[in-house]
Amino acid sequence: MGRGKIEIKRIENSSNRQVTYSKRKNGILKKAKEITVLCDAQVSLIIFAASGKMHDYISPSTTLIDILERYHKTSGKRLWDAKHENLNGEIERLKKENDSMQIELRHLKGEDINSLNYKELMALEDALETGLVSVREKQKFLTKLMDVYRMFRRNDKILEEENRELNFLWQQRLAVEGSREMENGFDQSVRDYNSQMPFAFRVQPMQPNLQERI
Amino acid sequence: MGRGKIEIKRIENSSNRQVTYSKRKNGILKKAKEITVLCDAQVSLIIFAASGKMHDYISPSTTLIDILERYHKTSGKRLWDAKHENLNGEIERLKKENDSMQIELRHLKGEDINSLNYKELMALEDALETGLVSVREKQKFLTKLMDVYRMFRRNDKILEEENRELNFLWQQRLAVEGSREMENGFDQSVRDYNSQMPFAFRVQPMQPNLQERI
DNA sequence: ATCTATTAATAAAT
DNA sequence: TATTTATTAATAGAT
Repeated sequence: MGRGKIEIKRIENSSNRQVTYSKRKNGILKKAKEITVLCDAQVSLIIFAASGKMHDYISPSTTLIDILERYHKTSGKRLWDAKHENLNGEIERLKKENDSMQIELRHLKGEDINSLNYKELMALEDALETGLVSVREKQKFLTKLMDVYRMFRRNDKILEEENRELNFLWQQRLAVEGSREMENGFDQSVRDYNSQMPFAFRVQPMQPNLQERI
Repeated sequence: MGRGKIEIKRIENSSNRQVTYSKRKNGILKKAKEITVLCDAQVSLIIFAASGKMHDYISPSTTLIDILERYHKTSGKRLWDAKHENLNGEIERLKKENDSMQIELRHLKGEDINSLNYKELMALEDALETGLVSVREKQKFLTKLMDVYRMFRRNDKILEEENRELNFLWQQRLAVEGSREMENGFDQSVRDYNSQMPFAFRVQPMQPNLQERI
């Protein structure tokens, strides 16, 4: 139907192909609408051009979802159920994993152990003992760490006290020398002394935030 | 296109409608195939007749699922996503639950406890101790139960031994009496004796499968 | 189903 | 891309 007959095979000329696509796309959409109206049919038509452009027609008396559900029922073909089943499978797997962990946790907490036999109880005891040993070792380590921390703190306090005393003595000496030299007009030397005063008399804790990290 | 022009509106004559459906259905399927081949298009066409009969065409280079996915991406329309999202949410929830249980389990087994602070370690220790107490109590109970079981078994053996001896004595007595009465033709009374022989001389363990249940 | 007169679709040209 | 037009394809109604 056209100026010449054409074979039904891929149109090699790209622009011809595109033109034909456009015309036939309109034609098939029109046909879909017509059969819907004329014959009470329900049609779902989705067309993708090679370019990726999409066109679709769904009979107005229905929805695509409805058609797909009927398609699924009628044909028995899977469709998105495959995905669903995958997800459902994943859920089942996770639930099982959850359940067994739940049980294991309860057992480790000493709950629901009536169903266990003697051998299982022994294994459970072993596991608990192992855990307890680890935990207590860690606690010992932390206790030591805190001892070290306290030691540093104690040392800091002693140093600070010394610092205060040294500062006091220093200031005293400055005051004495200052009043003596003021009389001789040597106030410049006082400022020199001040700038030479040991800067490190104040001591900082070595690790200021150690407590928080324990 | 036909012997006369027709209006595009529902064909009232049922059999005409059905004939037209059949012809146009073939027509549109043919068009779908043609545009697929001629223009490299991908088509999904699903038609339901008013009768419920279904016909479909999916371009062979693709699948309906694929087309629906592209449809979803392109149009942004929902389709089955609501269901999907629910399932995905469920999966996320379960995974989180799994992860936290996994961590708790590892902690109870004394693994990965470096990240715990002192307070958490103390709580963990408490939990482990509680579990251990429960398990050991249960073990004590089972040990007692097994003692009781062994006691019964021992008792059974003694009773069986006695039983054997009594049987032996009984048989001896029967043999003696039998040979005496046989002379008097009283063999009938021997059978009477036999049928009166205490049936319960054999002792069954009270709970035959006790061991398996421990 | 098949036939066929007629309309509809569309290929190629513009 | 849209319109025109010659030609083929689809199909309505008949058989």
